Amino acid sequence: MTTERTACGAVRLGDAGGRITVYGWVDRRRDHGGLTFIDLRDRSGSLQLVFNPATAPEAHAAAHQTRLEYVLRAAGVVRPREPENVNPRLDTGEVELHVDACEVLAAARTPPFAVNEEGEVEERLRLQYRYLDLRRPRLQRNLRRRARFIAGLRRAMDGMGFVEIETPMLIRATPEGARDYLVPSRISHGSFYALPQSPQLYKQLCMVAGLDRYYQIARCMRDEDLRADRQPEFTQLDVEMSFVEEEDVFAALEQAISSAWREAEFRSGIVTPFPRMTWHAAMERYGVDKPDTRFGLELHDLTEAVRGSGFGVFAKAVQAGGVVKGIALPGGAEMSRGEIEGELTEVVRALGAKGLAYLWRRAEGWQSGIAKFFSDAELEAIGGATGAGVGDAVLMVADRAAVVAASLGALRNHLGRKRSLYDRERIDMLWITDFPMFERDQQTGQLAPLHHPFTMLHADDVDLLETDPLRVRSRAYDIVLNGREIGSGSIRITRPDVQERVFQTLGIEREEARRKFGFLLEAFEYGVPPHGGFAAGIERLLMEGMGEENIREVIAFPKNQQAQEVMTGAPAPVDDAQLRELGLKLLQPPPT
RNA sequence: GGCCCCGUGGUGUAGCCUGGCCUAACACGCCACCCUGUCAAGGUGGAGAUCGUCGGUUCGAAUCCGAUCGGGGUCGCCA
Repeated sequence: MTTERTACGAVRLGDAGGRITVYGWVDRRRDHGGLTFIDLRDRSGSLQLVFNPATAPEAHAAAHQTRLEYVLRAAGVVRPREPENVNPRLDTGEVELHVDACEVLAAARTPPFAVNEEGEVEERLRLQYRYLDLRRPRLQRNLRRRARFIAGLRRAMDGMGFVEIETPMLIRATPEGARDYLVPSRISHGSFYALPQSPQLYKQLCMVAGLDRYYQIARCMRDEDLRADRQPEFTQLDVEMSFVEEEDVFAALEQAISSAWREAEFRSGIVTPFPRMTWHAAMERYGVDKPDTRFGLELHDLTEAVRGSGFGVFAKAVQAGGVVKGIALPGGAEMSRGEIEGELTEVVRALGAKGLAYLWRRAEGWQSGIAKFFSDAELEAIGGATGAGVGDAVLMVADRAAVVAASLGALRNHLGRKRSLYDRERIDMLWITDFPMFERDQQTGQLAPLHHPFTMLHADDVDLLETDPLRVRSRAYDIVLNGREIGSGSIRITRPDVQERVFQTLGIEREEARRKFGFLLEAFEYGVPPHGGFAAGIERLLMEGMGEENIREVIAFPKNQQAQEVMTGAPAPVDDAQLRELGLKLLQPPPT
């Protein structure tokens, strides 16, 4: 039966006179009592069907019974439309199908929201009836482009000689990193598998195995709270390469992403190579390690300019070893006091700043409640450092360096978005390099790896390991796209002595390291090639490529903010019998 | 766990700040009838919401207050 099927959206003037059969859903219906029109929709588009009671009474009667979203089979002859009836907005607008045989293959209840329109619908409803939401044009388009993008990635990786390898989904729990999703073992009661947060260890073992160039379109699971760009399960382009340095990894990723980007016909062009920026420069200039470089509004250091100022808040912060930074907001002199002290101050407070200081630079001079605390020379220095001109405002935060960076960085992003300071179509990819190897954990005060403990150190910094570990730079790198972290990678440690010293710096005992990562360390004793790699979050690339602001728009069956899949109702309680078989007992009965 | 926003027929919104004219409005959808060139078809008529839930204030609550539930965003978290 389907051998004679013609795609609705593919019918053209050249098909006129021919007899075809189409299958699809009723997208719209225009019933004139006599003559009836149905726009029939399938994956390829839609086609106008004409039902004439005079020439095909049976088909017309069937059409009269149909409602939106009914599934039909319709056969008839393609006719050109009269010139005055051509619909230029439709790909198939020059033709129509005069139906003489029509069969209703499935009736449909009135859908809970309009399938044939793009309008906003409450998120919960969309997820509950995801199969209907997926029928709508936006997600149809997004999922097809997702498939093309991933196909493009595979084509590119294959073309560069990478081997696609599937790594296990049931793996050993890893002590560090994100919270694991656990799977109880039926055969070994009391033991658990974890679902992979990433195939990290396996891909490094693939390098030991001599596979040389590994990649995978890898599913990853992390049991952490959700965000607009974060789902508990997501997909990565996971890559690992032997005998390489940073530039080799960069080139491979640039090639894969840019060619897939073109194949999927994502917005704007991507320029390769992607620009590079050190972590230090990103923090200094933008306050964040994932700068949105589509607009200026950079942070400027004012610590020296205000060191001796009469403004107590600044002076005290500097005395305590803190810093003062500011951004010049073009046109900011027009902003009201309420706007700055309300909305903008909220933004910096949320990131830990105690307040937001500001100065308007107007034709009459520097103004605001705090202007009187600064000398003319100091005001001049502030203007010089920030580049603020007449009509601008300078927005400043004084605090510990980390708080200043985070709060002004957030303020910068807020202003960029709110005041539309950038071209929405623009695509800014960049590499962030030279990350610090370690950071101080805020809660425990312990040193922790910023990337992971197998990240190679910068050769120049090895000797700082024991003396000043926080200054040690690693050979880790990120890709940032329009202010969003797309993925990260590193050149790995393959020398046992260096790995040993990193573990020691982290306070991981030899015995503990053996227990946690023994298989990897042992593998490295059998001839490990120097290697490095990368993992790129595919959904985040898709979001930017399609101009979507939420990750759910590029995933077929996403979860809500409570990590529930509301259509099927996962997660859900299980039978006692199922628990018993796994050797499990709940501390509390599940809520009913 | 903290903070912010949202919740009104099937869908999307208005009304809420400033309580009473709300017997809750509009568009789409739905149902019936009319209609042979529409394509967001048109016309006529109709059904459908006690305003998320509970409690309070008040003569009177969609509207004010409190609690709670649900959804979204965000900070923490995400090696």
